[in-house]
Amino acid sequence: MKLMENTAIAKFFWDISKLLEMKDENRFRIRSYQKAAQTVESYPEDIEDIYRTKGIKGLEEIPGIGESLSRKIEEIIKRGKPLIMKELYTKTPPGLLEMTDIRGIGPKFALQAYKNLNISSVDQLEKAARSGKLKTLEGVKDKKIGNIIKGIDLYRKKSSSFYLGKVLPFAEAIVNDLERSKLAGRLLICGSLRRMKETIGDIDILAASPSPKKLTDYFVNLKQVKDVIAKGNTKTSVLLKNGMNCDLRVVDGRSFGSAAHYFTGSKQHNIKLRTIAGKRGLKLNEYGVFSGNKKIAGKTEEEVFKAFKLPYIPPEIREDTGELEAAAKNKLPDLVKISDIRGDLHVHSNYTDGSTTIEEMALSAKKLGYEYIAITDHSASTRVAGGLSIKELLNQMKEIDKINKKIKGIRILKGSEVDIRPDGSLDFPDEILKQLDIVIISVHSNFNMDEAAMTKRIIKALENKYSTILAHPTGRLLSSRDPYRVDIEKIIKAAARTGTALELNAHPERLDLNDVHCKLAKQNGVMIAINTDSHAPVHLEYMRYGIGTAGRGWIEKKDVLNCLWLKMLLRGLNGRR
DNA sequence: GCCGTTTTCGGCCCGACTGTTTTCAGTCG
Repeated sequence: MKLMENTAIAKFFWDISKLLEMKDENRFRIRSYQKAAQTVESYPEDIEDIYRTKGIKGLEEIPGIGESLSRKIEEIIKRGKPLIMKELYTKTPPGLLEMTDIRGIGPKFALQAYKNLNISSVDQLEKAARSGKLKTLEGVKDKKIGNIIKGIDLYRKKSSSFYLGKVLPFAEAIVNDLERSKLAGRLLICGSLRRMKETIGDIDILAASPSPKKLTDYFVNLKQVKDVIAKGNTKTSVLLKNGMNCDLRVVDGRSFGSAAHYFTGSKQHNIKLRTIAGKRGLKLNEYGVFSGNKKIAGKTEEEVFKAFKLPYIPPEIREDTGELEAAAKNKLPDLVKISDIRGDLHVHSNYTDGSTTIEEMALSAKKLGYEYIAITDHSASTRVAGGLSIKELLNQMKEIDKINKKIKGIRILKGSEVDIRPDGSLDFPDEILKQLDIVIISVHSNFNMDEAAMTKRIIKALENKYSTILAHPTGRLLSSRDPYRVDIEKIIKAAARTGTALELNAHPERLDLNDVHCKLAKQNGVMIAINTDSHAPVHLEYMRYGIGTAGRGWIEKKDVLNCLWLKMLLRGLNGRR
């Protein structure tokens, strides 16, 4: 039974870093905690597992985690929290940490408000701001108070449902609007969006423009903009009507590459590369790579990497999780591209809960250049989706034969999304399953089983020799449902052992497997199927979110089931049975 | 607090913007 998730351990480190900042501690000690928090948060393996199997020594192998932080992780796992927290909280109540979640308020201000006015919660802060009491603090005047009130407003409304699939189209619309102004030579979405992270904090847009002032004026007057937070010569920050922040950075075209690199991040990646720069007597910033006062690179990102004798590193993997080391050894993965995808293996029709006919879905897939598509409607037990009976499934198979004869240029594979029953058996008997090309297995009921039971249930289903792909392996929905409790490492190992593929469901609400699990699956030699789970033709375009997530998981073309040509795919599927 | 092609001490990425100041600390990314 898992007690402490990586994110929970990371939260302690974030909190400690803020509390140390209030104490005016050595800023490098503070940064150590921040770095550790970031590392732990995105670490591909379970930190608690590492501790349980390899102990303190195992923890110390994690970059940025030394002896002291390893001990603290041990305390967190053993006692629920690190001892240092107790000591830190004697001087600063927990409410101060919450206050620092408000934009523009950091540890220093929170502490000042607490020491002078005994403010230790967001509510008290708001009262003091509105009553004018805050003005008695040194260095606080009307403007600052206005900003604090705005920040609290935003904090209260803060929606956490900013997901890649929602934000990317929205950001692209802003870029289109900026393009129409004809004031920018080049425009590029950067930040976590460009790195295709599943959740997005804010939108970062980079522009090259000969008239920065005109462009920023145009930007702050866009219809999507609600409020201007900061507006300078090169950097403008606004609050959008949807509650997100959007930053526009304008540079000279000659610095576009280095600015794109800087603005894309991740922060940890940038820090690492800048450290490497320092060691080589170079300096890297958003304006270029400099040797003394001489600029030696900056026009393109390729040029920037080349200045460090490195190949181009794709944005998706710029997370300081080994990409710079891999690049130095010329061992970067050749990430899967959308043009590598030969077909979509998880598609619904109006036989169950899809919106349209098999033929229409197939023709839409053909337009995308696919060679095949698998129709995988639900099985009988998934009643909410109008699951098919055996008889209905057999009828559907006959219709697919007919359509395959009728339309050319795309092959429709016969499939089913077969429910995994609570006992791990499948919803259709083997003599039916063996007539299908693709058997997708998935959990749609009894989400609340304990971890051991759920893991056993899924592994049993993986062991059925007709199972092709385990769909959305953790069942999470980004805006509404946590993953069910399952030991994903055991699932991955079982998939490797049985030769079953795991799905990376590209639906924007799912992205399941996630990036970290993809990387783990690859390390275990498991094939990934990147599918859209389309219920309408337009959903087929969700593929790009799956490709982005796969890229973050270092997935290559050779790791992806539906990058295989039809002939090879069918040969592989039959080989398993 | 971490780390080592500067290796057990002495470094630790770099810059923009704000609000308040007259030179800068705090915050952010």
